[in-house]
Amino acid sequence: MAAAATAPTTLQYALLGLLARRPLTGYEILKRFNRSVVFFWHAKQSQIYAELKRMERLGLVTSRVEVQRRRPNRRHYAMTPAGEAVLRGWVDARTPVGPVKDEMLLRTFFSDRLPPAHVAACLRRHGDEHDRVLAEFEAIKAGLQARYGSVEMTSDLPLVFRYLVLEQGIRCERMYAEWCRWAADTLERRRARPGRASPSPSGADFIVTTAR
Amino acid sequence: MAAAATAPTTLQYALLGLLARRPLTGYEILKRFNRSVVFFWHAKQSQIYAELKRMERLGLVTSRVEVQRRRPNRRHYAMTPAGEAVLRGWVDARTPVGPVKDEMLLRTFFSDRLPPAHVAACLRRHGDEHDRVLAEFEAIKAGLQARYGSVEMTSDLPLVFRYLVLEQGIRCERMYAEWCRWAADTLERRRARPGRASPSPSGADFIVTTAR
DNA sequence: TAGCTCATGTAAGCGGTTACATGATTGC
DNA sequence: GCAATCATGTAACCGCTTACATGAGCTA
Repeated sequence: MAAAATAPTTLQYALLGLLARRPLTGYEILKRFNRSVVFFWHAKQSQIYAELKRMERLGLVTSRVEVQRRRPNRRHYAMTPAGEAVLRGWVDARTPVGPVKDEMLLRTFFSDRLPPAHVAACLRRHGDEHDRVLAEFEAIKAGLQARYGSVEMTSDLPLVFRYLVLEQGIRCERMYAEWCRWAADTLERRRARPGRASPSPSGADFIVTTAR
Repeated sequence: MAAAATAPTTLQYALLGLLARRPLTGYEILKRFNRSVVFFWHAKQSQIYAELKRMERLGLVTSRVEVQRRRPNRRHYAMTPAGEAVLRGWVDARTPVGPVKDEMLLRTFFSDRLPPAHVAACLRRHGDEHDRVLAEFEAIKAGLQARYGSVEMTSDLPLVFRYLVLEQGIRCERMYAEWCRWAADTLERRRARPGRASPSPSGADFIVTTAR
C-alpha cells in the first residue's frame, strides 16, 4: 500500500473513475474507456494496461487473476480505499484552463502564402468534417433521450453528467464547423475586393495591446 | 542536406512558418512563438532550441553564429529550399480532426458522487476562467482593429489570417463559458425536482445507438 | 541591491505511440 | 475459410516537461 509520492496522472483518475462503481477486468475497462471516456480523454490499449499495473504497485487498485478454460485468463481490478480517496480529491479539485494544441489553427495561421480561394475551400472541407462528428454526437444524444428521457426528466444522476459532457461535445463541434464556414466566407468576400500582397504592418504579432 | 526520412513534427512546421518571412535568431523565434503561435500550439524554450538544432541536421534550416561583445552570442536561422518545400506541402495538406483531451470534461463526467450544487459552483468558477481568457482575446482583437482596421478592410493578407485564428479563439472561449453556465443551470434546476440516487440504466455507456 | 532581459544550451525522466506477440473461440 | 472477439502483455522510441547552468548588462 505504498503511498504515491508523485501526483497521479490524469489517466489514473480516468481509470479510477471507471472502477468507482464496481470492479472490472482490464479488458472491460478498456472497452468502457473506448466507448465513453475516449471522447474527451484518449489513451491506447498498451498504456491502459501498463497504467493499471502501475496503479496496483501504487496501491490505488488491487487485482486478481481469474483462470478461464476456453478463454484467455483475465485480471480483475478493484479500487482500494486509497484509490477512492485519490479519486474524490481529484474530482473536487479545480481544473486549470490548459494550453491549446490545434493543428488546424496553426495551418490557417501560416496560410497566407496560398491562394485565399484555395484556403477557403480547405476550411470548408474541414468544417464538413466537424459537421460529421456533430451529427454523430447528436445521434448519440437522440438515442439517449429516446431510451432514458431528457436531462431534465431522468432521475439517474450519472446519466445527467453524461448528458452534460455530451452537450459540450456538440457545442464544440458546432462552433468549430461554424467558424470554418465563417472564415471561408470572410476570405471569399475579400477576394472580390482589391487584396494586395502585404503592404502595411505584418511584422507585428498577435498581441498588440493589453497588460501582462 | 540529408533528406528527412521520418515525417516532420508539427512543431517543426510552426518554426518553419515563423522563419518563412525572413531569417531570425533562436531567441527571436522563441519570442515570436510565445506571442503568437503559443495560443494554439505550445512548446517550451528547451524544446524549441533543441528542435532548431535537429532541423539544421535535417537540412530544413541553416544557421550561423553572430559573435557579440556586450551580449551573449546568438545564432541566426534561415529556412532552406528544402524547408520551404516541406512547409508548403504541409500548409496545403488536410488536417485530421484530432482526438480531444479535456480534463474538465473528464472531471465532470465523474462528478456524480459529489453534491450537484457543489458541482454547479465548480462549473461556474470554470466558466469565469474562460470569460477571463475571452476578455483577453477580445482586447487583442480590439487592439488590432484600432491599429489596422477590421478584417474586411485591411489589405494585409497575413493580418487577415491572424484575425481568423483569433476569432476561433474567441468563439471557443465563449462557447466554453456558456456551456459551463448552462451545465450549472441544468444541475441547479434539477435540484428543485426529486433527484434520486441511481435507479435505472447507469451501467450503459456513452454510445447507445448509431452505426460504426 | 534586486531582478529582469538577453541568449543558448544540456540531461533526466515521463507520458504516450507504435508495433509486435500469442492463440483459442465464435460468427459470417 | 476469414475475420473478429477475447485478453494481456512487452519493448523501442519519441515528444515534451522540468530543471539546471551561465553571465553580462540594464533598470527600478
